[in-house]
Amino acid sequence: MSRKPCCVGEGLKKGAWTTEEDKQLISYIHEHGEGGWRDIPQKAGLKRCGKSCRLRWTNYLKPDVQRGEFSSEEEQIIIMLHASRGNKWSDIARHLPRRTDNEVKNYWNTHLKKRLIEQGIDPVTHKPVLASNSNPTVTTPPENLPSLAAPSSDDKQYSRSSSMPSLSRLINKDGTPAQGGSLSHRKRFKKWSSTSRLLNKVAAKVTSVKEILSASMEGSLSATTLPYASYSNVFSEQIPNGEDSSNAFLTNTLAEFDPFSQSPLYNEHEFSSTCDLDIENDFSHFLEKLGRDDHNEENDMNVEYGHDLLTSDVSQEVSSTSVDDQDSMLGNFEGWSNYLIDHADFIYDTESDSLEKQFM
DNA sequence: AACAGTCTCAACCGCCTCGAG
DNA sequence: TCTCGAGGCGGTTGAGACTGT
Repeated sequence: MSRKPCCVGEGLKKGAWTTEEDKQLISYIHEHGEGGWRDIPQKAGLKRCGKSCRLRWTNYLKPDVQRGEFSSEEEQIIIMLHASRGNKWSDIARHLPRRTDNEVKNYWNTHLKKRLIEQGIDPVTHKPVLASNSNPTVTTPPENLPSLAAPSSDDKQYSRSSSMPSLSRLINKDGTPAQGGSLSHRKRFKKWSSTSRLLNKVAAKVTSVKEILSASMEGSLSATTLPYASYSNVFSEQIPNGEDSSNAFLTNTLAEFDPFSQSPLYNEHEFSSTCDLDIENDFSHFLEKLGRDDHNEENDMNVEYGHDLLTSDVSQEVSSTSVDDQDSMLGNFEGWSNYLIDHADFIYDTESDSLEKQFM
């Protein structure tokens, strides 16, 4: 039982790996396979610790590791999963084939986090920062602000990588837009501004339901298992005055919560009499409608992605979710907000005017 | 051209979990 | 049951690349 420590030893090299070191490591692993990292440096003739070898292999040298630009679909998955799971990078990376946790983490920190901040979204809570501010005057965008929409392909000129330009590169020191405040900037800001007001409403609804669920946690409900894709048991436990009043309460509460129930896009779908909130179907239905109403190939693809995500992974998560896990479950709703953010232009062009009227 | 400021991401650090002994 | 090391994980760092002046 006397194992020697992995990373102690004199003369161990640190820092960037050379091509020669990479070749040595690849050659050794091809011949002997992965595992036994403690002994690999010595056997492969490397002056590195085993941990460093493992990291180099798993993150960069492994044949099935995909490097380079993240697709918009990958970005959406990262944002949605981060909303529900936080900084669980390995967990998030498992949903992105060929991506490593380190790469996802770096991409979040250098690109997605900044983008959310620039769009007025708290990257920790995934809620619009403006949500608590009900003063309507703040929704009027100043003319000299830069675009807050997701970067277009033209924006790539501002960065050496594929990321969106940073705020510092978009705003001059005097506060004027570095790119000249063109009409397109103002149009894009208007799109975002409209969508952000809608998102503020969504965030407020999420907060409301969170408070209700928190209240339901008190007492005997804490051990209750939440039935698959339905909140009805949680709420009905709180309502002792018979089924009718319970249903009325649920109807009012969930209709108040559900941000899409009154949308024109939503009218084909109705809640059941027990007012189940079907996490799997309600939002995916919404996405399907969006996709159907727009023939843009990219949007169709994105909608399909969102649908897959919700119908597979999230539904499994919900089906095994207890009331104690309400936070992670509600994170999925917050993820919906982020999905809307990523489709700000699209949603504005199709339905946000009518949606906005429903909530303002 | 030179310098300073900013950004990116590969790599490291330290803690945690799990399983073998 | 306890100890210890391997591997996993998330946070942080710093060298190099890039941009602005």
